[in-house]
Amino acid sequence: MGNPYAFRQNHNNGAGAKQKMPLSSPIRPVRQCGNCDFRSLRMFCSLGPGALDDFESIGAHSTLPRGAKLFQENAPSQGVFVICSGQVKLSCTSREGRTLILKIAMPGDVLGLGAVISGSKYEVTAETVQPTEIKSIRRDEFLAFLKKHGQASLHAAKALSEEYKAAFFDARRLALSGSTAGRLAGVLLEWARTESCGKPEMRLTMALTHEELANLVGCSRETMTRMLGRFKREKLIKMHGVSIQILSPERLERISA
Amino acid sequence: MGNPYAFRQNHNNGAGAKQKMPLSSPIRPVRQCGNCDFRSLRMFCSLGPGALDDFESIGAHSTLPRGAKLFQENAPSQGVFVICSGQVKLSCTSREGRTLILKIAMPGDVLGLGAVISGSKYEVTAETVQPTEIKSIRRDEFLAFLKKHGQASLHAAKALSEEYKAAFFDARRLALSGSTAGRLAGVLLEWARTESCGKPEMRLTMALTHEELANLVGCSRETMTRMLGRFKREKLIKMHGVSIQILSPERLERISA
DNA sequence: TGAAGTCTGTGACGTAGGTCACGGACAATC
DNA sequence: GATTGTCCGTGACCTACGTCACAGACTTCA
Repeated sequence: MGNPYAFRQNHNNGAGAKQKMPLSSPIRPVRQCGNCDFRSLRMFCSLGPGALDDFESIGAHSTLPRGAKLFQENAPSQGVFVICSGQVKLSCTSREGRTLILKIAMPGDVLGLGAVISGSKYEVTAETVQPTEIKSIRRDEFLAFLKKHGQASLHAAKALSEEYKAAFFDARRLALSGSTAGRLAGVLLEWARTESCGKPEMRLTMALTHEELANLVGCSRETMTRMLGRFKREKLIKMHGVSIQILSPERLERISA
Repeated sequence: MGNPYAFRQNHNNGAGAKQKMPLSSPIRPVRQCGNCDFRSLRMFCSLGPGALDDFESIGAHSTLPRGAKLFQENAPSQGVFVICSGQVKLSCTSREGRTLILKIAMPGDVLGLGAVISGSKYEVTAETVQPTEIKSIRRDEFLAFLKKHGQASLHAAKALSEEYKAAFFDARRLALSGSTAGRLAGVLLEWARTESCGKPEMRLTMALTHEELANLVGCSRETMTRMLGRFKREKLIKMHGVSIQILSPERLERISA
């Protein structure tokens, strides 16, 4: 089969498209961490009042257009970024130009934590796939904040352990699920679960091209379109524009091995 | 090629061998964290004197024979384990019985950190591959220790971020290096580097069977023996018993993609 | 209105590596 | 010394999936 995981090099129909997209940046009220929807769910949003006030006071909110890069693989760590709304693609690239997308980060996720805490380089590239609001906090500010609020250190450790777990499950899926179909099924299910948290209707929206999906799952672009076609034919999923509805979680589960 | 990453199911010549090995448990003086060789290198070993004394006082040292399980995948987290000497294999298994070995943990490594901090289940199984000395610390003891010593929390976060990085690089290698040969080369190099830290002679000892190596790299047992044969024939490596000497790091590097 | 660029879809073809099936080398146990 | 279990080595065969090569649908921009 040639190379498994020999991801298609980004040639003519590769990335770079995003840069030319119409950069609509809807102006929305700047969010405060105190009234954020994700407060109860996520790490730093659920600090005590004192710490939260301090957390408010550091860093800066900004709204980024689609295709903006928060930071790049191998760049020295400048700071951490909290996603307030939107989606951010985390990817890394091999010397040969093969790309692996590790995850699509969602609101509440904290990016760059590992690199900042251990004072090393970013391991991944973070690029918005939608217009995205973020709070960015400089490294020194952030470390000072951690030092001041012992409780926050534990929060950081927890967030980090989540990040770790995600990477672990990626490795696991990549290695253990026997086929591409299995991995795709796994990714779809995981995604739908986090997106429609609890609700019975399994639906997910992803502004990803087949190529990006392929890099996420670990196959070539062509196999991805064939696989999606097959899933549609077999009534496992249904697609409406950018949103995918999962028709039979059970059968997908069985495939995902 | 059938299934890439469809790891051989553990059939007749699978695991389980270890259990019957002669369990020589050499009696050595119990180590104190204060005079441990790895003090300067690793996380918890490099605490300040006050915290270190406290760290001494919690947990228990013990010597385990080869093949002992420290904890198992999906078991609720009981505590963390610090490896004082020996090697511990971290693996996980799919429903179908395919096995992925994530890493061989070395002295100074802390196991179970993520599960304990986030209060979740262990994600992996930890099993000694050599007679191994460990310090085991109960969850409540450990969390109390962290609470008491703010500095230690940061240490924990750092250790966790190392763990995260390792998982990340695994996923990366699994996904990005085009061929099995590439992945094997990568694993060998990484291992040799950490083992012979700094020294020019690249040599590593691994008490792993071809099957275990295969599970570490992500291929079948047969491909692993063929690949090692090829590497030997091409004078990339040389094997003396359980120790492998790397003859040409440069060429391996080039292969590792 | 057209030209250029990106994304999806599909057929044809080649191959790395999985799987099966042995056979031989050791070690441990009886 | 026969038996059993584990590990390594190798040949034969097969298939999932990468790669190449096009073609049609949409968007964007001159």
